[in-house]
Amino acid sequence: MELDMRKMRILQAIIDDYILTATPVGSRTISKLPDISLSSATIRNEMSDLEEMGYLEQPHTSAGRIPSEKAYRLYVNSIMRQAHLTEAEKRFIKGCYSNTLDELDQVIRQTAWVLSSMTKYTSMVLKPALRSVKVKRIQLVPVSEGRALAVVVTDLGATRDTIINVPRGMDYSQMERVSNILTERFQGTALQDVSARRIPELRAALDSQREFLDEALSALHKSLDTGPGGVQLAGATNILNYPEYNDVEKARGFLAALETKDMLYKLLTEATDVEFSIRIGAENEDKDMQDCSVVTATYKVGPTIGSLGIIGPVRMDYARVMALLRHIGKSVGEVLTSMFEEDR
Amino acid sequence: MELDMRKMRILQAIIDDYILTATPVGSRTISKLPDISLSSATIRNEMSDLEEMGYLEQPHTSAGRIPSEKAYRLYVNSIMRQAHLTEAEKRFIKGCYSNTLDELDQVIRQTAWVLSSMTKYTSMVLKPALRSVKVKRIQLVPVSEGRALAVVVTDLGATRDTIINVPRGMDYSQMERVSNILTERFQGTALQDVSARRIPELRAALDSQREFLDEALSALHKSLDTGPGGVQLAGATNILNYPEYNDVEKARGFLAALETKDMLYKLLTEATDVEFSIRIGAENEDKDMQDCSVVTATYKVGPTIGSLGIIGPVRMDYARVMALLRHIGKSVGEVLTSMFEEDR
DNA sequence: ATTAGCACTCGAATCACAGGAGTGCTAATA
DNA sequence: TATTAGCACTCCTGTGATTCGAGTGCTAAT
Repeated sequence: MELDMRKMRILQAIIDDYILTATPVGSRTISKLPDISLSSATIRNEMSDLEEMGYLEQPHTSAGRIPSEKAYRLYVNSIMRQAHLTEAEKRFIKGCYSNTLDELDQVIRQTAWVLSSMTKYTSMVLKPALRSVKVKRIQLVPVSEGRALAVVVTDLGATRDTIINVPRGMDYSQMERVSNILTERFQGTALQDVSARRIPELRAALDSQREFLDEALSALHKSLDTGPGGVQLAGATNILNYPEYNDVEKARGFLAALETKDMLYKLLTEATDVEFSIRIGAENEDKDMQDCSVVTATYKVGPTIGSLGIIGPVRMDYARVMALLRHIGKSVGEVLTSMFEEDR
Repeated sequence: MELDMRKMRILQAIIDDYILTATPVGSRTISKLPDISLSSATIRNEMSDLEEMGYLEQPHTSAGRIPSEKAYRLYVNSIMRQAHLTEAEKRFIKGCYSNTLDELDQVIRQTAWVLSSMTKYTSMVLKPALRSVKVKRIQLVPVSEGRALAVVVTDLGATRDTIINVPRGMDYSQMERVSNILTERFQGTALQDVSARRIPELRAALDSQREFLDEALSALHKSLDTGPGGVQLAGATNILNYPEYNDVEKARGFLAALETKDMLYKLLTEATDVEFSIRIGAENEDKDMQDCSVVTATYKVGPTIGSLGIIGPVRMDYARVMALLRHIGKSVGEVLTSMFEEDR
């Protein structure tokens, strides 16, 4: 049996209807569609074939059919056509970024909010990675005896600062000297390439403070990865709007999984090499996500990338979600890029 | 009719049972208790009185009684006796702080986790306010043309740093000079007392940079309040464990209210003058919280205070919750205090 | 003042039953 | 040969009706 054009169209019609209604679709519903002029009996035969081929499932004998995950996969890969946002929607998105948003965190939060309110799904946004950002200045500030705050200023503004241990007895002027040496040495270097070991002359210059320096730089590297803390979540409770999660037990599992952001971080960082990543139902590794679909996309801030995505029921309007991710991703990228450019 | 000793004991028994079972309690259940030797008929009469007095309610004619909010209020004010934690529980709490927790945020997060996992309710912890902390050092770090990062180092480690606008053309050495003047001037001053206006000599010294300084200090003040961002939440989905929230609609309302932390912040900061604040059901101002009880407490880090609390069903084990808040509050206070003392 | 006894109430669970949406199969049709 | 009308069949859903039992309130006895 082969998946001819007609079967495709019928399958698409079923998926479209099911996405809208969340109830099993019957043959009559399809036969009544204006662009399909076949009797319900014919549709029934085709549906029967599609079920045999694994694209449809029957909750019980006398119910309609619902698309299988295999069907959604086919839909996403082959059937679906690129959706476009209305002008009003584009304006709305633009409007969301017009206010005074002057901090990275604010922009990320706003993005997550826009995404979840436009999709009505749960959204997540990951801050851009800072690895390839160039160092502008490194400054040590004494905090207390034996401790200092290392502030690294980059092209994109300040990175997270880190408290490090310094040799006891190191005073302010010494720190000043170290700060200057470090700045001079690393100015213009990408954060990921900052390493004391590679630079013998630096080791010599700082000699006595060598170990401390190693510690400082490793702390710095650790703080490079935004980590799960860099994930901004929004609309977690949107999932409760969908009949799939009317069951409190299921909802709990899902929401509990969101509470620790490790999994979201993994989802967002796993696929940064492609524009879109779509994981449908059981394709998700995480058990609590196996009746969801996760769609993620990347956005660019200059040379660095961040990612954003949504989590919703498998029965999801993939085309629209992708259009939104594309557009919002572009927007947030532009906003952040210009925000940082203006700094220079 | 008066609330005599016997009525009190019966009411307490009803509340205790209802807290445990969440089902209306009947007269027989009470009469069977070992320390109450009365027939069910007698209990029925007393229950009828208690209902008339407003302490009990009947879901329907032939069901048992459930305590009214007025009853819980009475319970909390007069009947309840202080509970104590077991040694094992105390050890558990201690154990939770034994690991290497070297950052304020980590400690706060851990505290929220402990609190929610021991109570099985939703917990929230607010970072200590920084108002009365003493300044140790103020440092401006250039970020880009016209912008600088103001880092304030205090007794308790670094405060949040803020990006401020500086006069164009201000170079590194000038900033250095300003930093030194500010540090010298404000060292040992409480953050809340830092203000350029009050110090004429400073204005003179900095003269040309005066406006910029005002801006810097006002930004600083704004960052003093931890704000809603200083609230750490944990166990939000615990509420789904309770039959009161088996209804998805109700659960959604509750969880959505938690998503923006403004309300939590208000709850935690409203009552910092007393050791405990207990708001039962309708006593809460916020609509979404009116079938919950909120219990908050304060903890001390040296002279500054923070607060922590839990949100759960009205049917809550108040005595245990208060014991836990007291103990965990003491623990987190000690941990943070010693953490910062060690810094000196 | 307490309690045994009893009629009464009302929700929860169970069951039977009708209604209806939808299927699958067969035979007729173009 | 592909399509379709017709029809029996399946099985879910909603609705009453019925039963069951926990619990109450009242009265009369202790």
